[in-house]
Amino acid sequence: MKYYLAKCEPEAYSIDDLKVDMSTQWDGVRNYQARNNLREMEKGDIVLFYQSNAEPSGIVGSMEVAEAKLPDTLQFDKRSEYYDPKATKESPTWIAPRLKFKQKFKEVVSLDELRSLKKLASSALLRKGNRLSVISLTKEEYEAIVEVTK
DNA sequence: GCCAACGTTGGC
DNA sequence: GCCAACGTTGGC
Repeated sequence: MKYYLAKCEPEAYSIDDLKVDMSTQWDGVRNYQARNNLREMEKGDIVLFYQSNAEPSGIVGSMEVAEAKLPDTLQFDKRSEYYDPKATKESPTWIAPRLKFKQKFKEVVSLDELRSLKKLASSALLRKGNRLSVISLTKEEYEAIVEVTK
């Protein structure tokens, strides 16, 4: 069992949207480091939902990997802004696992709170720049975050 | 392979 | 809306 964190702007897709849909394919990621994390995900792994450009920005809930290693179909769609002419169906460049809603936290774990967690100090989430949209977390990091929501 | 120019992300 | 930090692109 592994732990991850995935970012999204609530304007594009929020945890409330996910709660209605119950599950979604996490597509549209076009960064190789983030893609590598998406590709590693296995069914049953936990993914925290981080809302960026939000009031406040922070972790709003959790998800579970329902189907791992699915191709991101947008890479084959010529009309999509995520179309990738180099991608082939035999060996898709971009991966989009299906994530299902697990839980919405009662309160947002804000970026300020995350910064105050010593266990998170070395996480990519808090590193300067903070632009990676899919981050893997250690068990300790995950548990430190979940502890705040209790 | 270097690096400048450019585009994007994300906090504020 | 601003801007710093980063990733990507393309000329050489």
